[in-house]
Amino acid sequence: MSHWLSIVVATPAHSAIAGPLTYRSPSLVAPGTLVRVPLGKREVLGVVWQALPDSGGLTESQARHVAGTLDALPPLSADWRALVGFTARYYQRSLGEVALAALPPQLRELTGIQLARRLKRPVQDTSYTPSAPDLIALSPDQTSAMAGFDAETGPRPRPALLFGATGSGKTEVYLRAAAQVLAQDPGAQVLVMVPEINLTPQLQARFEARFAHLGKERVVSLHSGLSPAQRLKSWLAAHSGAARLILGTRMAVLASMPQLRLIVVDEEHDPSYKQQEGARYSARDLAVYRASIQTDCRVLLGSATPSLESWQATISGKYRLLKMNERIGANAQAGGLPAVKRVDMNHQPRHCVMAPPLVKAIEERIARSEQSLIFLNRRGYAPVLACHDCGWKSECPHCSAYRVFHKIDRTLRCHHCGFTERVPRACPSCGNIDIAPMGRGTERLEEHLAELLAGTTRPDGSEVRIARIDADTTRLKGALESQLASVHAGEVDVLVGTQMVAKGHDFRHITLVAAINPDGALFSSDFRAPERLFSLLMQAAGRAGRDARHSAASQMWVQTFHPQHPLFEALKAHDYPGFAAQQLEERQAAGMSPFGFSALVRAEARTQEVAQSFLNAASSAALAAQLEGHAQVTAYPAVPMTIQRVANVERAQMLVESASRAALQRFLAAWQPLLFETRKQTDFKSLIRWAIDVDPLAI
DNA sequence: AGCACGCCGACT
DNA sequence: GTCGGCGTGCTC
Repeated sequence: MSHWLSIVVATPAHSAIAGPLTYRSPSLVAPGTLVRVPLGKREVLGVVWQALPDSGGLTESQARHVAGTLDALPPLSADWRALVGFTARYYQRSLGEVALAALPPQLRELTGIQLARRLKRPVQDTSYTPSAPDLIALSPDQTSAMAGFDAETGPRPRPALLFGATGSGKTEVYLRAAAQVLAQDPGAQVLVMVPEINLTPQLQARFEARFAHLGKERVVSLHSGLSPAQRLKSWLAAHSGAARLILGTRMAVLASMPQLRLIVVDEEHDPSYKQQEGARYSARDLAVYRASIQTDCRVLLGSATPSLESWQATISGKYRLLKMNERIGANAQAGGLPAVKRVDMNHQPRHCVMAPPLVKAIEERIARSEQSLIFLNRRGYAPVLACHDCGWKSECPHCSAYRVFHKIDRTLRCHHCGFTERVPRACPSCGNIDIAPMGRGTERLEEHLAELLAGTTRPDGSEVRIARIDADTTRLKGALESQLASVHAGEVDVLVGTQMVAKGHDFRHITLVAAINPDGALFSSDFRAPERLFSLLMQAAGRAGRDARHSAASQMWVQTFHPQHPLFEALKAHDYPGFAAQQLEERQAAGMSPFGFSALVRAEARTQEVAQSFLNAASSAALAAQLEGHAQVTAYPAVPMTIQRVANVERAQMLVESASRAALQRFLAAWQPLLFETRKQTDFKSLIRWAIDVDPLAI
């Protein structure tokens, strides 16, 4: 007599075996148990989803036997399975794909015995004793935020959004909230999520120090930068409950944390919370969902510039708003935020990169031994190299994009496919020697600044020191840390960088931040571009004058051809609520998120024609089939993606919209099998792949 | 997704 | 004569 089990394995959503598979087992195995099962010629890791009453139509010979059970590991909880189930359903992926992606990769290679050996670790005392940092007085803002966070009790606490400027001390509120939860319940676990870029060893050290009293190895981190062994170790600690505080990036939201009582999502607006491949989930949204299904679990989102989705939720009452107004230790004016100065580029010398008044302001800082940060969101020397004679431009032969000129090694590099070549001596098309860079990136800006400031000296008479930080200068491991350290040590007067430096780094001696060319985002076709720009500029401004001694004199400069633009008006007033109100009004009028819901279906093929016609055919099929929810759903014709071709693959996408999230969900679920069927038609044999992106960040 | 099987070009 | 290219098909 054998038992029938429904088991999920890592099969993609668009395969014939997307659903759970049926296996036989001599004994009954609890749902959530990890097992090894034969699949074709190999043996793979699977998760028991449920026990089945019968074979479900499969004959004895069709269903194979479970090969082994990893029973040294406690089964994954029903809550975890519910979370995985929701994620798979909502983001239109297979259960197995989501479930297996949420497990540490090394688990797939371990046998039951190896695992059992690893799990033989002594469990330490978890009793809690408050440590010194908890006794430090909070600011009035922090106190009221904490009180607000505690105010909501009851079985279904709403998510809270902690809204406070850079430097207002949000992190201390997270720490207190975490400490409180951990103190109340000796088994409780807390998940603190940060954007990719913010998860630094320093941050981890800060959390470890604060929670050192919990005992060693009670604070673990979970992110893609860990070695496979470290990741397994952290995951096992979270799963067993030994880890009390889990600090991680978006992947951590799907980790097994049976005693999870609080999830903190720092910088909740950050785009890196949206996974950009595989199951394209939003870790922030899943955090909110997870807390809603997990017993007695709360969520604390935090940001200086919340996502419009979260902000709208505080207006509708779905989330609670906790406000922090002042920067700690700041001067009274403008809450200690730097003064925003807009430079009208219409009134500056033509084609100038840096307005003379800005250069003058930088020189003044140098004279006072203060630092300046110049921010340009484009790396490389020049975005394009062009021939003035024949009009040749440095296009990538494999992508529909220009290759960027990197002067340092005299290369043309495609930022999409990585294709790199040495810069030709003459125009490859007409032989003209006179090929020139067009536009500018950080590399050229650094060079330009060196020329502009050539005559300027520091108070001690030495030369001005200019440094650049971007993806190119920080490629090597540890390079970012050492470059930041040199800025902190005051070895740099002017720092040039991309958004990399605008985020998360605390520069005490910077009193001037300048955005050189932010106008692009004002008129972008991407409806989220203004939101991102505002957030980025606010964050960049937050870099300036965090040191109370300087904050009165700190300035944020914005060079623009549209100084009257409402976005800059709001920035000048440090008025996020005003900016949000204006954006939300536009979004509402256009039926866009958070007032409408969307999904993208992307297709890749050798030719644009195949990619598009596949999507259009699938859309026609959906219309013909009168799919569930279709009456409330609009599917637009397929269009080429913004960057149409990457690495010789043509890409197209189709936008699907609805005012109802539920209708969109029903439609997508019903559409998935049709897309799969359409794919089988002979016309679309050459299609490389297709995928659905629910709640896409960019359209 | 893996991993087979399967049928056509440059090599020991 | 084989090694290996990746096209097509299957996996409870």
